[in-house]
Amino acid sequence: MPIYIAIAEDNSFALQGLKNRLAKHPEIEIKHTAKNGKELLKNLQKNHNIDLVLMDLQMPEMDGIAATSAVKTKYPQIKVLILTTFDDDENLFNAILAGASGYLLKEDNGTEIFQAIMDTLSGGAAMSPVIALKTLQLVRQPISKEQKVEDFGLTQREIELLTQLKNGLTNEEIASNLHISYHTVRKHIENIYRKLQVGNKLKAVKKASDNGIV
Amino acid sequence: MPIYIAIAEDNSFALQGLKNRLAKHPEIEIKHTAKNGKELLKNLQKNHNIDLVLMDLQMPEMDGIAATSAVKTKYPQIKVLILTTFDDDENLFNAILAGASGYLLKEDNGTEIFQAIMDTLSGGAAMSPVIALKTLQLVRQPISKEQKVEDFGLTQREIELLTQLKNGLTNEEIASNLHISYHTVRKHIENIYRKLQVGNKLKAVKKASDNGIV
DNA sequence: CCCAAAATACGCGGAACTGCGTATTGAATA
DNA sequence: TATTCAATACGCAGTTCCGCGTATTTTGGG
Repeated sequence: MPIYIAIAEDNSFALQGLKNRLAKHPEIEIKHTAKNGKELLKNLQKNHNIDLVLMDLQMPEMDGIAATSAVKTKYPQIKVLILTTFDDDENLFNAILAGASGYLLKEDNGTEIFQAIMDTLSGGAAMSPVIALKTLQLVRQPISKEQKVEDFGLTQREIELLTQLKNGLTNEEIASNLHISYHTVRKHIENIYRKLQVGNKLKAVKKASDNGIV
Repeated sequence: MPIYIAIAEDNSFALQGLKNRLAKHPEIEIKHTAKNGKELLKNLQKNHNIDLVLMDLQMPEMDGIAATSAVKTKYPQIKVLILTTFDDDENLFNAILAGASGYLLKEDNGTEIFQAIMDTLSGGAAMSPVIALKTLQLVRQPISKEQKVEDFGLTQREIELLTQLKNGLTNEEIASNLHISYHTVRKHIENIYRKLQVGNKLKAVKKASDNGIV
């Protein structure tokens, strides 16, 4: 069975080098490439029958961290391998939080990259030894990350509603809990959806949770 | 230049297997072996001209965690590679804190173990893909004590479904992502509901989340 | 090789949710 | 005072979800 991958890399020279190294492994099939995160997402919209994305970190328009977040949210089954020259702690930490399954150095050779792809698709994670060491250090001394990125203009009542949603209560149950009508619950939820730019309860809870609101 | 290593492993069968696998690499020289942490420390007292220790976790008298701490305290220059079997999140975390430089699965072959030793001595860290994944999870969710209370007998596929659910994807979207029919998605979700004793997506995600499953 | 479990697939009827209107009341505030 | 906004309330049409059957194929152990 072929392995379908996508690549996001703004440097055409690096992209070509990557393609060349992967060319030795015929089971790898590059379905599409993109010059930035936005383009990658557009490509995935057309074809998300992709096993794994090789992702550069430094890209214009939308960088690798943001793109990784977006991919893992929309297509959680797709694995993301970060591929970068820089191995600074900040990026590493953010990439891990964004949901990357591995973190490779661009200097790694074709065999190592191929092995990393296989390891990742077998349900593991892959990282270059240098990265692995930094990851261990992260576990030993975690970077404390301040949150509350945005509150989306939610009111106290709406946050209260979100809290109820989080626990999986139905609209009926929430109405009963808060002593308001089913219709009012509905309206609150509509307002929440509009403010959070989502369209169902799961997405609302996830977004609120990601932003430290509930 | 030969590489001097020591081994701590209580199971003589596993120890012999390890020796056999390393025999293919003549630059590796096993200076001494021990059946537990105490014995290892005694050996090191006699001869600590050792580059690296291969350390089992489960040992009588003094286990691998305690031994790792002791070694790193007394001989900080000596690298420690943990040899672990499989499902052992608690120990993994403690071993990292104790100062281990890498984590291998006992089932890894000689080449992988040799590569791990070389990577470690080159100033990096080494870990099997399965371990790397668990380490990433540790970074994402540091030190949650009451983790994995119960797994409810969920299958890997069902956990994958839960991951998709968590992000608020509709059944239709999930079907598309996983390349299965809408009906199959429904059936998986029914099975998840039964196992988790819930009746809607939010409750399922919450329960799974509370139990460290997703 | 056989069995049990897991993964896959389909349909029906009813329940719950969602989008889009409309509307009233009270509190804050410009 | 006029206006804005939050909170409350209602209905309809359409979508999605849920519970309950049934059934076939694949897979992992014994």
